[in-house]
Amino acid sequence: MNQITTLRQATPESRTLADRVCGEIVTAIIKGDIPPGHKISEPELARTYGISRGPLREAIRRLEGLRLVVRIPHVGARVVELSSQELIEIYHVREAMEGMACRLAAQNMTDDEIESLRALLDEHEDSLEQTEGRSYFQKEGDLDFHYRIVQGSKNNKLIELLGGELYHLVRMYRYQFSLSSSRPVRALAEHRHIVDAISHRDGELAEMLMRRHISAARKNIEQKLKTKLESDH
Amino acid sequence: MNQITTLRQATPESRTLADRVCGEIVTAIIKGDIPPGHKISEPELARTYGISRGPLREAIRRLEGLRLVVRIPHVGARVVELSSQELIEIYHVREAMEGMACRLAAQNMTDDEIESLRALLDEHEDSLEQTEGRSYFQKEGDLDFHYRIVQGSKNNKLIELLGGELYHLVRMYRYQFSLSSSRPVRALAEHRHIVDAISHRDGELAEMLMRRHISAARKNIEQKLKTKLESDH
DNA sequence: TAATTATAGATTGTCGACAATTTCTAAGTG
DNA sequence: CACTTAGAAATTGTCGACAATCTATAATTA
Repeated sequence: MNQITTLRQATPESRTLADRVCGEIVTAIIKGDIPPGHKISEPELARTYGISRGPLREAIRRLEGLRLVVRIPHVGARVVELSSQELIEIYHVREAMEGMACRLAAQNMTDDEIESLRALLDEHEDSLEQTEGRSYFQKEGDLDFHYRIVQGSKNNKLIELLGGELYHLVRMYRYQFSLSSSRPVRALAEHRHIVDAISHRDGELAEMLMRRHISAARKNIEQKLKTKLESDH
Repeated sequence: MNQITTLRQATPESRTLADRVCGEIVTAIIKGDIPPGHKISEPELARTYGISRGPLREAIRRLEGLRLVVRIPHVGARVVELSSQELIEIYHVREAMEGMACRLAAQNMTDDEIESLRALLDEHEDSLEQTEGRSYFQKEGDLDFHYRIVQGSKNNKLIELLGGELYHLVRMYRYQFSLSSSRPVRALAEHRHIVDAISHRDGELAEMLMRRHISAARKNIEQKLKTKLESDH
């Protein structure tokens, strides 16, 4: 009775149409194939994905929960608009939550997990040297690091909240604003210090370093936005 | 064209069946009318609320997003199980997020809002004296205070995350574990210190006080759970 | 001409029926 | 007697059609 269940859960394509299509739409939105502010037409999307409107509407309800679309009754759903304002807000939330995740990770990560985290940073360093900054590290690798720490907190609520909806939005901003970390060398050094604190089981320091790390990234973006604003007029 | 729209949005009952029923089920789950772990039967609920399964399924998808039910494809949805473990996890998340909310509130709340917050605490003090602790304050009033600070942060992401799904769970635990704050006098004093820090626009102190406040509540619960565990065997 | 109202078209919301999958029950087999 | 297997019942997943609502266009009026 168990082999079958386990096997089927392992299959890549989700078990229901609604879930599968939901995933596809998430990717489409994050990558910008369905641009921000675009109207979600149920008949159109249903045709596109070859399903009926029933499951599609369930998928849209889920996208609403992920904050990727905004829905107005009897009017329809639209892809969320990105604003620099909201991006700053997200960084404040990340500073708080990932700071706490880091404190808990210092308590709860196993030695093996910490070792593996160091190995990840070594990979990042390699790819950084080889490509002089313009690497995978800037796109998704940075998020990999943060994701592992969140996992390491062993706090399911943190994992759900950050993994579930905040990271989708972060990825969306990265893709569409071309916001790669833009300070990759310094960021890598900060990552190393954070891992050091974790391996010393110093939760307080680990939290502080993570908060500074994210806070610095936020200020970097704020600076960029300001100069961009000045050059625009 | 506008009067009608505005008027209709103001009507209490939501515009669609799915939204209305979703709200009703949320309340039923939080108050325990549908107990934790209970199977969500689509045909049964559809009959109960007098709607068809289509809108009901959309409502369930939304409940899933609020983390009030867990759904397994082709098997069904169940009301989440409450565990003391998860309750502790939620308090860690609250400590981080409401700490940040408090820091931002010290920056962004208007003087009027701060004044109104003081008035709320006066009300709490009155109701505390009159009922010697066993008051509304313990149930929902405390959450009112926290909610206002979160609003005061003016950070929409924080407001969404805390108001959207964490507070539902917090209320659920309070109702079903009869977890009223159990240290109401001290809590009120702490609330006052927090407001003082906010009114002095001292974000750093405000954050620290809020974190201690929530951390103390968490430790209080951990203590209770421990003694309860000992007395149980 | 500008504003307003009617009307037509399109979209969203809701429903009932059918198909696919799981779960329960009971018979069969070692 | 435990275990497997086969079938029946119930539940979830999906679809197409109809109703309610909104939006855009055109006609009407001031």
